[in-house]
Amino acid sequence: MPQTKVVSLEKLKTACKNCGLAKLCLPLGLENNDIERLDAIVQRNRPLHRGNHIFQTGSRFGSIYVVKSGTIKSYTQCPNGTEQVVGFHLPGEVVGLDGIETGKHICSAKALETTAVCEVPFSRLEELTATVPGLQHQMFRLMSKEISKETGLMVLLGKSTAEERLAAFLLSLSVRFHSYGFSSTEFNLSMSRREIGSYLGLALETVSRLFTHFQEERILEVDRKHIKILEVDRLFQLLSDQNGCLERLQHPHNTETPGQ
Amino acid sequence: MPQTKVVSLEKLKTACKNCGLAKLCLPLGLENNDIERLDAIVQRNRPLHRGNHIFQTGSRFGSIYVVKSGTIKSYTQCPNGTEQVVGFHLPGEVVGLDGIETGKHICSAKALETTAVCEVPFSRLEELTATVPGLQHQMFRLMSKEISKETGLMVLLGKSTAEERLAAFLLSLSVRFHSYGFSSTEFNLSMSRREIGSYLGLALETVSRLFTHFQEERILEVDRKHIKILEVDRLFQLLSDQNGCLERLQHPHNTETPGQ
DNA sequence: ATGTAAATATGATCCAGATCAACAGTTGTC
DNA sequence: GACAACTGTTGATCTGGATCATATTTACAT
Repeated sequence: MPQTKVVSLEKLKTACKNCGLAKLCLPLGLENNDIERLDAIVQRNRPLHRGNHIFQTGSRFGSIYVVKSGTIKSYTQCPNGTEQVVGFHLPGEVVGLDGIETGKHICSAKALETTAVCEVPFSRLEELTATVPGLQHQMFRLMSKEISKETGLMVLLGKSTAEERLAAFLLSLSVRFHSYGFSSTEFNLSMSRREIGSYLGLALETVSRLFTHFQEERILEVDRKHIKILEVDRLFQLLSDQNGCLERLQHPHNTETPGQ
Repeated sequence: MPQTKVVSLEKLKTACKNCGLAKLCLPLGLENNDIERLDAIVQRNRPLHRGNHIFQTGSRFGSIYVVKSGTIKSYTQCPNGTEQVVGFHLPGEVVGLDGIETGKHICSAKALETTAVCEVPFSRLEELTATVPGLQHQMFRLMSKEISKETGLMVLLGKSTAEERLAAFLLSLSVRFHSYGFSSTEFNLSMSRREIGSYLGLALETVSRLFTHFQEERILEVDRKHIKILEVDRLFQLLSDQNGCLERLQHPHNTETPGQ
């Protein structure tokens, strides 16, 4: 029976209403009917391989993308060759909202590992949001969340020490993996030390040393890309000492609110 | 004719279609008809005095606000008393988008000087955007711009030197004042050195020294809060040396694109 | 397998900018 | 108009993290 093959093929094409990410992607229950209309415009392309781009700086904006599995890195390339990472996007998270304003992307986005994304053509989405008020509200919330997230990162980059930055980063990953249904204490990093450093405004050597340091302190167990958080509390403590405000800012999406 | 008097009184209550900021606030021509519907829900309250809050961290989100004149500072308060500035909002710019997601504001916003804002109740705005597709698109653009702006700031905070940060800050102000119809080369700062420092992730002493330094270099003339830019090119140069990508990121709103 | 490039770890040194300190100019207040 | 409370300038010192340098491990291509 070709059953297996069919199932594995179908996995990629799960309708929104059966998608494990629906609660992240569509946090507030839309009518079944509406979900189906959204479903109809979503394009499910074949998975991206490590290094494949979804879009590049300056390219025409046409769609937004929801990560289904894997990791997307968004970054800008400076003329001198160095790159600046501006975001890591995990399953359930959206990429490409930056392009709406000007119609061109202001950064590039590429897969850090084998990654599946749903592509949502924006003009079709707009037609839909215009007629489905619940969906429009969802979009506003989504974009607001993105703004809040970046505000939190600004605070982190503005005043925190290297130690606080890495602690915040690890906690953020932990929370996000957890909400995707994975372990919050044990996971693999899909990004390099250099990429983490770029994102956090640190040198890769500093990131490497901090991992060693956290390991010596028995806060983490680190084996290259594999991370095991031994003491979440100590990580939180590192933040709250100076930056109580960060907890709130870093994970505003954590507190599910019974919608507006 | 009592023209003069009427005009000055009316200034505060100018209908959107006569507002000098319309091109910033409503960048793409809406139908006259639609503008009037928007106009009908806008609340024009009395001006705020220096120090007055529009909203505070944790307060219920109900409206977004457009600055008509003056300056709004948004910031977070850390438990240890220090504050972190997360944005300065000049005329034509919007404040409060952070609250949409959770229904509560994640930062506080206060006037740095006498400031007039238009209050737009969000639920009424949503009703309107649902029926006026052009306005919905405008809102998406607006929020996308906010995301892009913050991405640019992240890049700035992530890897730039103190000199580059202040140069970028001054250029950003210059561009924004210009688009509001003021001089792009001579203006008064409404924020203190400490607030600039907080925003840029620098100590206030560093900001002060940099102003002195730029003055010695004949790039600026500085007299306390009064700034005169003598050589814009040198400021741009400071950025483009290392961070060509910043120019693009810092002023994505600068390049007016012909619709959609 | 084997060579080559990329990613990590770790030590040694250096420096941009923070912090500490003292002072001067400004603003507000009673 | 005098006192207090900010705000800004400038100097001296200190330090967290960048940078430079090297070795080791891993990943990939042939």
